Amino acid sequence: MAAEETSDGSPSETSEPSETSETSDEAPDRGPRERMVFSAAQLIRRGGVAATGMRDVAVHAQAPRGSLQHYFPGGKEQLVNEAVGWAGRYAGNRVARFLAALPEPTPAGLFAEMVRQWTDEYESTGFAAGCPVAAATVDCAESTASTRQAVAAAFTAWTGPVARALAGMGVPHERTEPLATLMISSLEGAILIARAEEDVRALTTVARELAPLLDAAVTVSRGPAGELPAKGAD
Amino acid sequence: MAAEETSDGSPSETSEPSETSETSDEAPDRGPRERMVFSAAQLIRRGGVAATGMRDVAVHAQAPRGSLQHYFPGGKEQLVNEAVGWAGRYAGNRVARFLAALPEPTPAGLFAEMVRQWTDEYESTGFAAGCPVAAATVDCAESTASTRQAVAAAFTAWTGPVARALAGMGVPHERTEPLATLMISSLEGAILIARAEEDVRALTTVARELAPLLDAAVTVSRGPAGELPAKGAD
DNA sequence: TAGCGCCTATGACAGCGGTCATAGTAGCCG
DNA sequence: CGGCTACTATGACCGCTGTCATAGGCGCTA
Repeated sequence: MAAEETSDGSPSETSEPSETSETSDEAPDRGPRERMVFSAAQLIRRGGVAATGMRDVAVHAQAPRGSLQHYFPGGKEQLVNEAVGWAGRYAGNRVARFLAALPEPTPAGLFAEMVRQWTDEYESTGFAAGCPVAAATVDCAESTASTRQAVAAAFTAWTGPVARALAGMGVPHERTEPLATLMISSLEGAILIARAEEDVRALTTVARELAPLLDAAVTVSRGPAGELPAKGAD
Repeated sequence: MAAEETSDGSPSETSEPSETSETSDEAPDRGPRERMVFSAAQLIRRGGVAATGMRDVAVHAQAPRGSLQHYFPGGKEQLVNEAVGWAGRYAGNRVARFLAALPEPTPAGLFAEMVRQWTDEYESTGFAAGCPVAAATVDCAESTASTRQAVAAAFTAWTGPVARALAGMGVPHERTEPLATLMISSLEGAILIARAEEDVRALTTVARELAPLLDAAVTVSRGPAGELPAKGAD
């Protein structure tokens, strides 16, 4: 359960196993190293960075404590940064899957899917966890420069796919990024409120209220198959 | 510098000095107790709850460390809860002042003012601090039930005035609360992104993108003086 | 002056958390 | 077999933090 392609265990840099855009799915137990990054993100999601101890991460990942030193010589800071990076990539990758799940891609539909991921979790497993990127921002933005940068990169890795998806739906280029920012901002804020209230009300509210604005941004009409006129082409 | 009207120093409950809706302004040095609550909020804003030590609060408030035990027998939990409560009341009270500052009250104008408070701070003093309520949510929502409730109350104390302001601008009653939630969600999320990027871009973006949707919600026309037709009256 | 509240002042303590140091195991190569 | 590398395993250290305990000052009433 922990062998074979652990060749990426170079404790040097944050060198991913080359293929970054793989199916970094729910619980990647590709090896103890990834398990620890994933566990760190999970624990940060719940109690924040400061409340997440290295020993806790090792226990949660069912990994030996000594391996933390081995795989993350940069200490907690490195581990947190990689957890944040993983979360950003994860969020970005999900966008494509959301699109695939939509019968007909619309901005409001995409946003509804993004929100639904959270309402589903909260209604099934409770309000214990939030967004790890938000947690890292709150806890480390001022104290740890490298983590602040990791968080910024995570937001970029999330906003990018959303903006490209909007472009693919016919949203004019100059509005894709602003709207993506608006979507993610609203979602993050609604997650906070939902956790505080232990109620998904805020999440469903932002999805409903933002829907018309998002769909109204589609100005380029699509063909019957959903394809867009190519840039510059007729 | 620490005498006279410290009659509110009852270390019992969270008994405010009767007049709650006073001008709880920037730095209320009404007494050492309020100073400590205010300082706690300030420090939580920066590094989160866990990174905020009791000793740090005392130093920041220029208050004796022993007073913490005296005024907050409930320990850190009580202090954090009161800081969150203060922040919620503060945010709620500012709404009225925003309205007064607007030449002609519109939903988008109110939101722009709410956002501007943050862009002003970030552009003048830097991106060191975020929202204390968000920080408390991230750090305590799962671990400390009382703080989670305090956070929920703070959001309510903030959403309420915003919703009432919207109602006063002609937004139909069934949309005031949803729109207030949307405004606060977007703002909170944009604060996170702004801190991460050390750029006010996200803040200005949500203000700009949300503006038409907010103003479009005004359905009841106002009279020339800005007054509304009374509920049920002609 | 004594007594008694409010508040202040410190020292101690117990626990925890990140990190270092050291040593042990497993597999592979020669 | 020796030696090397990758990984695991623990124990210890040091600093910090929330809290408790104890005691000191201060202002009032009697």
